[in-house]
Amino acid sequence: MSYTPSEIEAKWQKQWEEEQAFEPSDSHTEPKKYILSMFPFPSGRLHMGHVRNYAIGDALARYYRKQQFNVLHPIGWDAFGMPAENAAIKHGRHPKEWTYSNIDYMRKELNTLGLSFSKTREFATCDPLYTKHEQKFIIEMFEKGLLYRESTTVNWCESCHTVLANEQVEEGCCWRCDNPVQLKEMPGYYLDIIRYADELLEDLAQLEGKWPSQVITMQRNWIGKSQGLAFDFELTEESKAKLGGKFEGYEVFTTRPDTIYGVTYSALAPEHPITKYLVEHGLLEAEVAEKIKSIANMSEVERAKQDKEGYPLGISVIHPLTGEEIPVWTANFVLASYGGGAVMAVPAHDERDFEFATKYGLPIKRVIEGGEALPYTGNGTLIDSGRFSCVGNEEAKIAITNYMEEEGKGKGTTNYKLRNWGVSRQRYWGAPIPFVHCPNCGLVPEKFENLPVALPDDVEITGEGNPLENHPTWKYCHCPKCGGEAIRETDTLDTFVQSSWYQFRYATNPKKWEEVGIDKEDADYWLGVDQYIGGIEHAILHLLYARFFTKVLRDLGYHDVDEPFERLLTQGMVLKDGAKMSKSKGNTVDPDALVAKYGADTARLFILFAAPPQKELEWNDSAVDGAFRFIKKLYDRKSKVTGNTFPDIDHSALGKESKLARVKVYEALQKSTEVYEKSFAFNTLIAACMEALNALDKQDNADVWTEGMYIMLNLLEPIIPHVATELSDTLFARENFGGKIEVKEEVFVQDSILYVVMIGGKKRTEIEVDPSATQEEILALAKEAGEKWLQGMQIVKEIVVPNKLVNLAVKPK
RNA sequence: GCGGAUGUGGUGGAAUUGGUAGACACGCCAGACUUAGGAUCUGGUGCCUAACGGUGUGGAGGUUCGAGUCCUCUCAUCCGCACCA
Repeated sequence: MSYTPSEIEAKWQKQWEEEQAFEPSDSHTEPKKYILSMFPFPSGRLHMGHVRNYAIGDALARYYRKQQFNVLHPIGWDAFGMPAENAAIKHGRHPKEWTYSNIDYMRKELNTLGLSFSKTREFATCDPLYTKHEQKFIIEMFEKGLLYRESTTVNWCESCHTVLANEQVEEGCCWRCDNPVQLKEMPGYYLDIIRYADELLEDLAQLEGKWPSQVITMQRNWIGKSQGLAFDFELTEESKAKLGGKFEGYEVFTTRPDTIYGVTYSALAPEHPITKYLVEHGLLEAEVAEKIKSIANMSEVERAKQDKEGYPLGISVIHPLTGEEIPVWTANFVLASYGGGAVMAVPAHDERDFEFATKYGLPIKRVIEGGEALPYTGNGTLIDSGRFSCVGNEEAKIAITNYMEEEGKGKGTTNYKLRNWGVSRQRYWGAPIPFVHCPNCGLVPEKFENLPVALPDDVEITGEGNPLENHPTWKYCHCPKCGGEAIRETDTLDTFVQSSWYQFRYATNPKKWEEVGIDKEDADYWLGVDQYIGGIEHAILHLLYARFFTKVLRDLGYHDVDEPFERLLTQGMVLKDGAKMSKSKGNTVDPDALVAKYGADTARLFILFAAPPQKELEWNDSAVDGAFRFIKKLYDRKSKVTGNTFPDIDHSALGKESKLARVKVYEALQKSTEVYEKSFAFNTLIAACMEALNALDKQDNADVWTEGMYIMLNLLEPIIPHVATELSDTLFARENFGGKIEVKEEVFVQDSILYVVMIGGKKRTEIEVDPSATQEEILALAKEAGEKWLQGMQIVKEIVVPNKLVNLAVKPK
């Protein structure tokens, strides 16, 4: 009977469903593996990137299940977000209906791939039950001061009508729709991720070697820790008077306290309160005030593209060490969001300060020796730096910081590039932020017993404004504290909040889902995730947020886990014609069509064979044919199997070809452990199985065939589960799936060993040597075989690499 | 500019970690069978050469008996961050 994937796959998928074959055990005593592929957004259809992601995860889950581990391999839906609202705007479908019907469709698609997911732990993040617990966490974070509301300058995407977190701005544009982001002053909710910055940074060390170094580096840079000195510049009396006595001075931050004697001016961001005061009170020339306003309206990205630009503010500060008067400017390169929006400028030793000083003719004072030209940013000895002259600058950094601290003039400070996470979104399809604005009590969290604060179903989504804000009744409520009339918060949570704790939700036994968000005992047993698999695009966003949430929830007492994802594999993209598959480019391959034509096993085999998982995968239709051919061949060879169990073979009695076939089979077996547990180079394991099958084909010993198939089906089951299970079931009643198969070392013992003979570093010939031959005997054979190349030569060195080669180093006589 | 990677046949990719470069697969070439097919099977296939042989892992050096692998320099491509004081 020929290979018919549709029948075989339907049969086993049905059986797995009936047997509930992939549910983890509730027992917490067995060794466990938690294998997690990033959950999908229910966009409507599966794409090849999904297939790759889940094929990798499923292979690992099935492998460990076969090794008798208690395996958690769950799936769910990252279900809130803009696309659902866009569907509502475009096609008039309700986001909820759109989302859940997409989930139904995609679940079927996943089923046809034969993925071994737990069915009982599936959920969508838009399920009210999930929202309920998430809102509780949010309130607890508020109570700990980790969540706060503040009005500040935010990134605003006009096309999505919502605020974006810093991490969601890519090159000044919205991560989702790619429209330029504007700056806007508005209130929002923030999570104090900076409080965890140090731990997030330090714990990256634990992930070294287990996460791709690239991701670790990206996170490190994103957190951007730097140490330096913060000190106050005091305004001159005259300047204080000019500012109406509202300001005494301002704080600046520097990582180069060693250059403090080189300060020749100071610069403020256009948004700095002092700059603002001067502009608003007409203390600057009208023209200058206009220029400053126009800079303030530009995004950081726009500003970065401009030339350095600035204006003197007509005020001065006093140098804390020299007492000199320092002029104060405003400049477009000073960022409001970092270091307080004010800097000391040392043009001699900072490129930006130098460029600015040169443009505006400001003085430049060298205080560090070294280099010929200015600016000089390297190390050297201090000069013209008062009592610190003649000190090396690294030493001076510490000395000056200490001195400033002793004098009460400043303090050593740590700064981060990381900004607090803005989590409020002015959209409908998200988890409502569970707070109430009460005219008497202020911002009040909803009572736990009233959670979830659910979304209203009757909503009009037009794309204009915030649908919850515009809803006729939903926001009117009573204050949970005083009972008076109040207004419900209409912002919803960033969808990244949901994906920050879903790994704990899966781990929690579904029987407890109503009652608790995370069960501590379950969480501590299952987490961290032993292997997490997903795209590199989440290197910062999701992976940083999830790490942060893990630490916060730990500190709220929900579990004892420090890091959510023990090991991370970032899969490469699936390309066609050298470009990422996308509808707009018209270069997509539809997984459904692929499965319909070849079956799921072929799809999975090809995708794991075509490239190592970390690399980009170039789609190739005819290579898919090749994968299909291999499965057909494997299926066809079931007729070669005569026994129904692991055979006993007398290796020495076998012919040469049969011996070689066994070597190939056992090499594949050896390789499998390393591949499944360490390297994930499935392509090499599949190649080894192909070699083994080719070698088996060259011989005809029925026992060797039986043994070969017994082992190969075991190795391939995680990759091509349907056909492997079908064959294993028919041939061996699935006995060969029972556990690890032992490697028989005797197979690798050879009758004779092939040595390569190299002369002068070049391969010249080969010799067959008896395994018991001594080094002298091997050398003698090699010299005899290589005689032709040794003529007129003198051997200067003889090297024998056991079981491999002989190298005779020569020189002319 | 800073940081991280990657460079191997016509293509995707191997190489037990310093030991026969190109496994496996795709493609291509030749042949077999034939119910003529986008099926199956057999053989070949890095490059130069009629052959002997030479040469070959982006490039140039170096270490070594031996280098795709280690060291130095260099080029190219991709990705991330980007005025962070």
